[in-house]
Amino acid sequence: MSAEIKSHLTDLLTQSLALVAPQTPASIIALERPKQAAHGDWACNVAMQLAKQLKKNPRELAQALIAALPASPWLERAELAGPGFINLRLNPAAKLEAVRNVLAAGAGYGRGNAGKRRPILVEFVSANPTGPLHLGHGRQAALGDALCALLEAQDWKVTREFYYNDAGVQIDTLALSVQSRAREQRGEAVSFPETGYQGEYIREIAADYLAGKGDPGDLTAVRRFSVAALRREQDGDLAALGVKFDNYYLESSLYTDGKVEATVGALTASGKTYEQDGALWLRTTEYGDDKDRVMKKSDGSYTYFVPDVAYHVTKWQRGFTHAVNIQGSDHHGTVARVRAGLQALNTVTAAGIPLGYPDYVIHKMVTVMKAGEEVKLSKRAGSYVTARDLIDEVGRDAVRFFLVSRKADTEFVFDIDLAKSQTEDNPVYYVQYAHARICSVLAQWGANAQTLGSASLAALTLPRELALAQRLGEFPEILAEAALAFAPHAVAFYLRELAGEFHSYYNAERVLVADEPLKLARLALILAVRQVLQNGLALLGVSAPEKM
RNA sequence: GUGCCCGUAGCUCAAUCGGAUAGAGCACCAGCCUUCUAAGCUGGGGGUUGUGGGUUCGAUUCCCGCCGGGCACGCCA
Repeated sequence: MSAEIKSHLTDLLTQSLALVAPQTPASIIALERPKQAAHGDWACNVAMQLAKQLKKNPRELAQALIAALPASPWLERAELAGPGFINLRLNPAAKLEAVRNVLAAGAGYGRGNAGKRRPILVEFVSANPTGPLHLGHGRQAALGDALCALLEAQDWKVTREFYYNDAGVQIDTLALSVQSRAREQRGEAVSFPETGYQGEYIREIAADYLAGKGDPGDLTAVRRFSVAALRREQDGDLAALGVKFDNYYLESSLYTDGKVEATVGALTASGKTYEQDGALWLRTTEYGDDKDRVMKKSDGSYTYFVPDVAYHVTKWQRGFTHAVNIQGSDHHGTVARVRAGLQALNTVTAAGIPLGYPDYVIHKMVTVMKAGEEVKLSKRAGSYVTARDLIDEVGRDAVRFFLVSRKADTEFVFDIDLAKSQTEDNPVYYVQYAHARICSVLAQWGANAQTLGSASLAALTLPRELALAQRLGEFPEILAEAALAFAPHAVAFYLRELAGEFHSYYNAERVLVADEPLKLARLALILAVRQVLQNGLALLGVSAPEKM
């Protein structure tokens, strides 16, 4: 495995360092993949790192380290370069190791064990049940689900959770909006609530309610019906995206279970609260927030902040010593508050919740462009691009791949016209096409692909073949780093590159050649490429079609 | 005004805990299908990484100032 080769090279350098500079800890040795092929397969900058403290010339130091390197079956040569880099070049056998490993591990290739079977809770989407999911939610769903898959591949025990805000004022607004539309449809003269939701879907819910012989005067019934309808709607949106949650946590349950009361009690006992203007405040500024927060309003009700803290306490109490929240940047203000609330609780409950708990992935908004103009995502105004609309237009694979292929903290411009009119230019097809091409070649060969696992790879000598093999070897590192950084976009970029190298190879060389050993070796290589494409696409929730 | 985030090719975006000559795609230009899928390939032009300093062998990356954009600054969620 590539990881084995990397640790092997590290080991060689460690031995060399022990001879050249015995006092130096080996932990300083770091290997990286150079951007340029001319700089070898791996590069080490240890000589430059040590030059100052050893008071030696970095190039001389590097030369000494190279001279002291033990012999190795994988290493072709080591050379001094630039200001003091040690560039390591692998022999073909070392590069082809990856192909063997991919075929041996199959769908499990790329997995790591950083999670060590520990539980982690990932909360995402958590949309209010007051409308269908829009593209911002779509981005969060694609991001969150891919992140969960990545964490699972690193051996974390992942729970996907959706926090359901079913207890707030927005639900009242929803009920009043639907009630008003229902009365309107009955021919009554009513004034629509000023802050009500304007969307067409409100009218539809009202019509459905009336069709079911519902009484517009019964606000409780209207509310129950509306929430249920929108929950079904959101479930449908998520299903269309292919995202499934393990658990829905209801905000209302925090009240009925007494957890909100308990949290307020504990926070009061912590001595971090005070009363002012008839309200109860928490000194969140003691924990890095920029102003203190009201917990209990002067009318006796709680602010949303309290159930939010209570909810996160349950995460910890449920055994999730690791938790990640995926949120839009419009809610980034809650980060300091929630963490502050948890830290204040620590002082009385001795729960020992760590300072940075929970982790956050903050993503920026999705700007939607249509006909060269920005479409505002406003529920109230009613102009509304839903996740479902987009899936219907460009397909689930494209939507998911596209939404996950950018860093979370960059703003996302989704041009609907571009996505509609130029679906062929979407990168997802490029990657899927590589997969389909490989399937086609294997089908024409016709024999059992299982046998390729033991094929000799010695015939693979072209630079393109070795580069492709080496690219396969990077996959486990890409996944490990992407999981660690909560950055699924790295997987999308990797797949784009792998597919690109495959397409070039496919165009330049023929796989089904007369030379039998060469044919089998090339088949083994492309079979391994197909496996990695499959594994990568699966992580992103994108299909790997056999035909296109 | 204060806090957080972002600023990289015409456009959309990358850049491995500070690494070597900052990379892809789209668009544009010129080529490649009697041969395994042309949703593909090959080649080309495109940059003072917003800006000014600092840190050091070395900065897109770290620190400070400024400019521009987004978001948040409720006893709303």
